[in-house]
Amino acid sequence: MVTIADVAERAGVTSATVSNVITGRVTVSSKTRARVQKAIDDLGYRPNLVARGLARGKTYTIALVVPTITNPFFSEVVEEVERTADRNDFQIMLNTTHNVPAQGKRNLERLASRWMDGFMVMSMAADITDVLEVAQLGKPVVLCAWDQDARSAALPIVDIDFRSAGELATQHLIELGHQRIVAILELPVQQSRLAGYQQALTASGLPITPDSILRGDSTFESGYRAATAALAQPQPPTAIFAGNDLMALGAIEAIVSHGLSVPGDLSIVGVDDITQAAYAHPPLTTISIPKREMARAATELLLRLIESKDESSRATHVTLVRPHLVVRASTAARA
Amino acid sequence: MVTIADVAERAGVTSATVSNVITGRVTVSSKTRARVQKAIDDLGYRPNLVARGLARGKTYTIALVVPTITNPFFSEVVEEVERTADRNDFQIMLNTTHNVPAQGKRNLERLASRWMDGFMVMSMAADITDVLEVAQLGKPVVLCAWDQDARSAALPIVDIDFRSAGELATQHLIELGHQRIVAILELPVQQSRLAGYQQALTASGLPITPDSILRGDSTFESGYRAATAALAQPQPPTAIFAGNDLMALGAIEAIVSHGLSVPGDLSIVGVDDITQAAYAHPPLTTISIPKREMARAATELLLRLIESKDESSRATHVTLVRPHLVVRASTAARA
DNA sequence: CTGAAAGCGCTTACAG
DNA sequence: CTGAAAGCGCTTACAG
Repeated sequence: MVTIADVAERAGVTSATVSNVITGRVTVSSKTRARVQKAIDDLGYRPNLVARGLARGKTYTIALVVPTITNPFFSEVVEEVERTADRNDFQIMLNTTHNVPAQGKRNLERLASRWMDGFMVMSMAADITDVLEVAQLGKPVVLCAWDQDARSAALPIVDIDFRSAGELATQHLIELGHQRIVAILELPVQQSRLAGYQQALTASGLPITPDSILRGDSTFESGYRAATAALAQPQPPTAIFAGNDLMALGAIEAIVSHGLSVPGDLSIVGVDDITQAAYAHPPLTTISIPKREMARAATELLLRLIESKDESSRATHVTLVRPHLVVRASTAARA
Repeated sequence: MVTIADVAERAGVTSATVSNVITGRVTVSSKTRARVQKAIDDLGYRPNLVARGLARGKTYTIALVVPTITNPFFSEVVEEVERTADRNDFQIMLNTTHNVPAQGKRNLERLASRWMDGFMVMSMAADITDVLEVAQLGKPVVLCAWDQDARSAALPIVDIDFRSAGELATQHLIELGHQRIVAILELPVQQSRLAGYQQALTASGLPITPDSILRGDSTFESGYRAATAALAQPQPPTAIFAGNDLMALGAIEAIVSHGLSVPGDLSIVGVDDITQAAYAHPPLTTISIPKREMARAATELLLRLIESKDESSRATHVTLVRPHLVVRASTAARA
């Protein structure tokens, strides 16, 4: 490992000067700059970012905490965060919590002692209490795709108007003539979607029965199970609103394997518009979320907060991304 | 930020002693140990891992370089690597290269100057030349899910017998009576699969025509395009072997949207056995790869290499994971 | 068992 | 414009 001292020696200068030519923070005479540069090239010197991190108190890495990356929604988002960070010469420390609070707390704590420059935590992947504790460190923290109703904290946030997502989906179903509409949701993560769903029903004078809300955990399998349960209800639904596409896809699978058809017997709407939604059988009607834009916005906000020394500018930023309805073939007028 | 010096002062000892109680490397009298521990608790001290990293020359983080995480195969693998690392108190620095060599080189270089404790690069996500350059640093590097034929280097590797995957898939098709079998592959990444495919054909005395090998890039879309091209051939195939499930799924989609049926008109086999394979329409026959086992084995190997100071034990390890055929409904006897 | 000291590889005022 | 020096927060022989 060649160090800055080696370069300095070879160039006949002191390490401070080498540092200056590398960072460009202080002007160095073009003559010595050339000499130093040559020494760097000859030796193949690469600054040690760990040492720099210690000296500057900055590591050029951001912590990314997500529930999982096996959900395509998150894998796309993570990829976009990484890309944006990369463009700014930042690295990503990835952590998945699978929505288990203890894991979230553990991850955040370990990340904290690594001097991350900033934290981005998505979709309630960790307990807000633990997130706030990390925020105490003084490092910027941004929330992303975080359910508004659980926002409880004055943290910067970039997210989606999930309430409106729930409303749009439900309204669409109502307009098609459905009256018995069941929701499959992961709670509390998808609380706002629930609120939007309820709002739409209420606005149309439709009743909200206790058995119209089924729980899932955002996986395909849980959508399958919940839909199966819905079909077994005394008064089965004619439409299902699923909190995300994976559960919607699982619901379709359950319905089809029960010998029923989508949208012939039941209509299904999801949320996210993951790639597979368009290729499903039938292609899934869903609420599209501009994932990549959201990811980019959140990352850029975090990077900006990291740059700005000014603590006051870290006040609450709320960027709301509007979702929209994409009608495909999984929904139809009630028979 | 409370430092080790703060703790030392409060406990009335020197920072060396605090360090000793934390690391437990040197025995400390139980009396002072208790005093130090109390000071740690009172102050809520957390060791700064950046500083420790500099002092010890170890960062407890491993670099993970993958082509993409939007392919479910890799998202599962990445998740398992992270989980295994986490269990050993290691963090993951995630990098995606999208198979663009320049990006791979760039990522590896940046990772190198961060003093990663080890590198894991998957599925030819970076150029082997660049990988070898990183290996020069003396840090352990393990290859994973790397195509054997491109293994050119004496690096430790945990991967799949992809040649046998290609062979199993093709044999299955041949046994069903298919004679015109086209392969959709990403090259050179899936070279071994190609070799297995050719081997099976040759063993059965079937000809290998130049137009029987179509290129893809492992995405759904590329599978769709390649299958569309295959259908337009003068002598269209009755079966398709796709290098991975995503391309196989894309191929099915293309065939169905051309008014043909799977497996009625064409049989399709993929490789990977991603979750969606089982839920596809029709459920996809594929070559199952024990992804998570592979990921765990690779991570544990890397961790072991990091632990072992002994350079000699870093000789080539090759762990081959055997794939197996999973017959579902996308393949049938030739009409 | 504990302390004094040097070192990890950089950066950053501060002199000159 | 360049150098000498201290510092970032730990760890690690080495004395005592």
